This record gives sequence, structure tokens and C-alpha cells, in this order.
Amino acid sequence: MANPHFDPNTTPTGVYKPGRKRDENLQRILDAAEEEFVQRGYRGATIQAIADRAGLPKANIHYYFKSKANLYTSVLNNLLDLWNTQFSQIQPDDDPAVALDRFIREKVRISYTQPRASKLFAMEVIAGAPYLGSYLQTDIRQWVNDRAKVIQSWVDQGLMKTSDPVQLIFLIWSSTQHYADFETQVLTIMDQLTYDEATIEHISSFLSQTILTGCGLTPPVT
Amino acid sequence: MANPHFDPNTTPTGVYKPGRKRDENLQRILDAAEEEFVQRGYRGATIQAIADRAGLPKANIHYYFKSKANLYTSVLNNLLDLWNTQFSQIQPDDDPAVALDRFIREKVRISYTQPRASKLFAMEVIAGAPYLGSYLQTDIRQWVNDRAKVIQSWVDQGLMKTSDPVQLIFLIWSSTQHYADFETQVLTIMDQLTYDEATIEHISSFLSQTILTGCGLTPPVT
DNA sequence: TCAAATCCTGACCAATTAGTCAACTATTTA
DNA sequence: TAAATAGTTGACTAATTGGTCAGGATTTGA
Repeated sequence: MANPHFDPNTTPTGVYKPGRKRDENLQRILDAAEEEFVQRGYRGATIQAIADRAGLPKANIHYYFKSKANLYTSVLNNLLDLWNTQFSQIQPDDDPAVALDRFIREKVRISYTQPRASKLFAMEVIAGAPYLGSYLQTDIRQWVNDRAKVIQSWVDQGLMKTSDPVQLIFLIWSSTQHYADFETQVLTIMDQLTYDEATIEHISSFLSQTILTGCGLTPPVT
Repeated sequence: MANPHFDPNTTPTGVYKPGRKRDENLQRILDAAEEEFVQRGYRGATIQAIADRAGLPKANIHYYFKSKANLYTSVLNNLLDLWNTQFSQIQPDDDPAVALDRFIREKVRISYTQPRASKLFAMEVIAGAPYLGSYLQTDIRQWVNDRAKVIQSWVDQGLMKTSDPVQLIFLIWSSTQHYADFETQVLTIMDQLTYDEATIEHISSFLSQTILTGCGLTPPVT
């Protein structure tokens, strides 16, 4: 069959038939594309470079993704999916010290295991979020507001102190994200080639200790 | 004279003669280039787009900068210069609460007045710092280590607590930088179009309050 | 087994890219 | 004023870009 352009989740006939090399190739391409987009930005990344990295001919990329924009949004959607399934919820009847400590540790761990996802998200937002704009206005805004309400309920119950739950989320967000996004700088300054388990534990404990104390909480013993 | 390529700080004959339209054009180009590099990345930015933004013909850009790489490094150097002249020193005999509060406020203010410089630096580091590598290993590493030593001396004097001065600098760095780099996201979530003086004051106070308390300090009254 | 479905890819194309250059104008200076 | 210097720019080039396409190879299922 001639090559009709199609959505990455459907086959040329529009009927999804799993298996074959499809899944494997899709993953290779998405993986290569993520790395190229992080290193070069959307416009700077080339299909040819993505193809080379994936070990496939360029035309094969266009067999799976109808355009560069389509490939990019697929990578971004992958990232947001991963992200939505990684973080525990926080609840008004949780112990704030335990819940915030767990959140900080989860976030640092993701910076360690999925640094490219963090970096790609950062690149996109810094560039003005041309492809993510609607997510920021709906999903992410909702995500922050929901958590801010829980934190406010803890404050109202007299369990912790903070003058602005939204800024507290930004503080946790930025300080943890930093270890992924500024990996190059952090590792250079810390004289290390890569993060290891001990470093991750050290960073998590430092951030948990400092931020929780800053909110009048006693960090849980771990 | 035919157009010899030359360093942005020398004229075609290699003898600097100030004045004329030179300085004005250089500034227009550097300004336009900074914006394009932030929005599109190094590889994604085009000389044509920079020329259009600066209101000059493309060939004129190449009259002032011999190559795209030369223009990019000029923009980066501009950024590092600005940055080196903006921050107060901190000293072992300073009051840590006052010094850290001032540092946090200076850093937030620069995120507000110079967001593009912060963003460009972030893009470069996220992409792996291909053009900044040596600065990270020398200047910036030194900058962090010097300040870490001062903080450690405060800890040793019993004036404050922190388990790791380097991580504390990262915490201040990341949480303040966040308001420049993630401007788009922060403004969306906070339901604002731009930062204003009141917001900057609110953010600075929140960060100072939380981080200083986290280090066992009492934030100075402002 | 064999036809349909899926997958693969070299060759091609129009548009865009960074960079060049020669010919020009404008300004300075002696 | 005239020669030297500085600044300007349209037209060009070779290389690269995202995307197309025809035709072939491989896999599947009835």
C-alpha cells in the first residue's frame, strides 16, 4: 500500500493491529526524538538526526509520524502521561510532614530516573509553551490548585504554616526539577559524573529537611 | 572596502573607532538575537529572523558578526557580564539573615527585570551547555564554592543551620530562577498577564520567609 | 498458499539555511 | 576636498531542511 499519513496509534487501514515491529519502532523513534528535541529544541532538531539516532532511514520516521509537529506532540503527550501516573495524591487528612516529604522524594526520584522528560518540559515552557499552552491553562493549573487547596486545609487545621500554598508548590517544584534540568551544572559543581543513589538520598533529605522546617514541620524520620 | 569578517569589538581595519551607528546596531542585533535564541534555541534561530527583528538586512548581521556561533557567544558573554556585576558579595561577618534575604530579593528582581538572560542560560544548560561548558567548570563553580564557604562559616559560628551549603545555594538559585524561566507557567497558574511590583514583593517575602526559617533563621523585618 | 495488510526505503522536490561577495553609499579626517 | 575608512545590501551559492512517493519486501491470517 502506498504510504498514507496516519496517526501513530492507528495502522494505514485505520484498524489497530498490535504487535510486529510497530511498537518497538515507535518506541525507538519517540526515544530518539525526545533526546534530539531536548538537545536542539523543536526547530533545531532534524528528522534526519532523529532517524540516525533511532537507526532507521528518514522516510521510515514519516511512515510512523505524518509530520515533525505530530512527532513532537506525541513526545509531549508521552511525557504528560508518564507524569500524571507518577505522583501520589495528597489528602486533607494526610499528615502534612509525611505527605510533603513523600512528594519531594518522588519528585527528586523522577528527576533522577526521567531527566529528559523534565528537560523537555522546561524547554517547551521557557520557549513560551507554543505547543503546551492549553495544558498549562487547564490540566496543570488544576493540578496546582487542587494541591494548593489541600495544603491550605492543613494550614487551617493548624498543622503547618505557609503564607501561600501556590508559592510553596512552586518552591517544591522548582527546587526538585532543578536537579534534572540543570543536571550539567549541578554535576559539574558537585564534581560528579552522574547521580547515584547516595546523592539522590542526600538531596532529598536536604530539601525535605529545609522546606518542611520552613513550613514549621518536623521532617519524618526515614 | 570589501567586507572582511571581524570580531564584534573591532572595525574592519582592526582599529577601534567609536561612535557612528556601530554601537546602536550592535545593541539592536544582540537584543534581537537574544530573543530569537530564547524562543527557538541556538540551532532553531535563524539569521534572517534576527535580522527582521532588528530591522536590518540579513547581510548586515554578517557585517557585524562573522558567524552565527560568533553572535551566539557574544550574546552569552553579554549575559555573563551582566550577571557578574549584579550580585552583592556575601561575607563571613555579615548577618546571615540579612545577607540571604538580600540575595534572594536580588535574585527575584533579576528574574523580573532580565527574564531573557535567565531563560537563555537555562536553555543552554538544559541542552548540555555545549557553548558554556568551560564557564561551568571554572567561573560558576568558583562562584558557588566561594559562597558555600561563607555559609559554612556562618554554620560554624552557630549563626544558622544547614546540612549542605552547596545544596542551599542550589535551592535559592532554583526557586528564584523559576520565576524567570517558567514565567509562562507561573503567570498562567497565578492568573496574571505580567509580574508587577506587588507580586515580586510577595514572592520575595515568601521565599525569604520559608528558606530562612528552614535554616533556623528569623527573616529580617522589611 | 496466497492475497491483504503492513512495513520499508532510495530517490526525489521545493523551500530554507548560513554564509559570501562585489558594488555601493556615508562619514571621517588630514 | 579627496582619500581612507566605515557601513550597507541585493544577489548569489552550496548544503540542508521537512516532506512525498512509487515500488518493493515482509508478515499475517484464512
